[in-house]
Amino acid sequence: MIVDAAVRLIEDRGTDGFSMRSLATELDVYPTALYWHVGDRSQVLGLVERRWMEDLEVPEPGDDWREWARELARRYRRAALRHPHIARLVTVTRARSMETMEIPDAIVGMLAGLGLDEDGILHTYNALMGAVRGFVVLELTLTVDGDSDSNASLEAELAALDAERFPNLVAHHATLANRALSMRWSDAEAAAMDESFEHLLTLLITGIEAQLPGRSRRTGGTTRR
Amino acid sequence: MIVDAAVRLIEDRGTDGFSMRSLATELDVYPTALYWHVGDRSQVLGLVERRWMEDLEVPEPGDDWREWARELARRYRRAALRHPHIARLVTVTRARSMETMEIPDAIVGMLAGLGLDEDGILHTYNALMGAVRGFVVLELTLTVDGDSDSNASLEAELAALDAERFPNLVAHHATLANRALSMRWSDAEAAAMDESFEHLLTLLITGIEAQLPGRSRRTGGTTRR
DNA sequence: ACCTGAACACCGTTCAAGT
DNA sequence: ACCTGAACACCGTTCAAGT
Repeated sequence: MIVDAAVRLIEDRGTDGFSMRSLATELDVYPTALYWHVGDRSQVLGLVERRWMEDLEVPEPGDDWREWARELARRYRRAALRHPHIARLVTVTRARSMETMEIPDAIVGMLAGLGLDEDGILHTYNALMGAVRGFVVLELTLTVDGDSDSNASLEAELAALDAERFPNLVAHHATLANRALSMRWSDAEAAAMDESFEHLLTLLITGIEAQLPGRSRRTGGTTRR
Repeated sequence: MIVDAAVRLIEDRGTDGFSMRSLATELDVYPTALYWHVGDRSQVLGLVERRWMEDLEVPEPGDDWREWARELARRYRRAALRHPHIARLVTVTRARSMETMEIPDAIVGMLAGLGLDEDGILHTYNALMGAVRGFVVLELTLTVDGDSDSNASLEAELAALDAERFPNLVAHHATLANRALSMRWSDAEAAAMDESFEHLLTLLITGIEAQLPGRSRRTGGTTRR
């Protein structure tokens, strides 16, 4: 129940609202009592991470790896959007997470099943994980830093951009405003990021397909540079 | 020179070593004096971000957009690896960055030049930014959280993974150990991430090529779901 | 075994006061 | 104009002491 309280605290009061002291207050106990039960702050976050990851079930393997990978990525993103503060705190403050290795294992299995060699498995795994988790964590910066007055000024600054220095941003202002990364100030257009995420998945999957063995044109891919 | 001191502090003593108070101490001044000169903490980080971004020059537009995009992404990553603590602090704690819009502008211009429609520009921009910046920020978690004893235990845990629960991670242990995201404990194999990053760029560029107008097979791309 | 209570070494920020 | 100095409301963590 201590981890329940931590989860509640982070979601309700945000990253800054969570501390060992506020958690203790929530539980009507002295801060130091927490150290006896769960150890220090990073261990509490470890428990929160596990709790959060329980939301996420690996999809049943189907006949199409593309649809399986898309569905896994969507589930990951949905779990993150359900608990944005937790997702962000856990993704950026902890590299460790040995308990939640089911997903990496499933992805590696899928990539090996495609017939990739060892280097292909490694680099495709890293590219997928980095791109998908990275996209989501950047997407969440808005939800999390929702500081309303600085957001309002961002809208104004974007509208007032110098057409000489930033010709392309000005030309496509209507397309980008409130929808492009680092140009958003409210989640009114949140649906746009759904589509951008789907687009990222399309790019990655198309790219992987082109690398699969048994293709006519063998592109150099990972060995280039 | 106040921003120089901040940059030095973050790089030398890490994210936790930087504070308004430690910065003041470094400058032999009372913490409150900083508030007169540069405002609060987030404004200091804004100055640090600008300083960091000055490292990064947009490459000259060439005849090949693929090579241009690759080179820009490489320069971004190199700048981040040069100042890992700064890159991380700035990327994850600030959505705002209206001063450093040259790069977004250049990317949007490039995408428009490819003949993409407005939706294509938006979603490809988001996919590229999210994937590239996200990959790099996840890659940096190791450099930054370099807590050596927890890293050592990660190596042991990975070696001791249960072959029943994680058959694929065990089968490909030699490939993944210390080289795959969230399975690294030292930067001894840092070169592996170079290759993974190049691979990600290959996947993204291949994917974009397949979406370009004037292709035989028009894939539904962004509208699928 | 489990919690209190005091203590240490920190934070960011505001604001009156000095020069 | 520029800085000091005190103050407020916080942190994470350790450790002796209580029951």
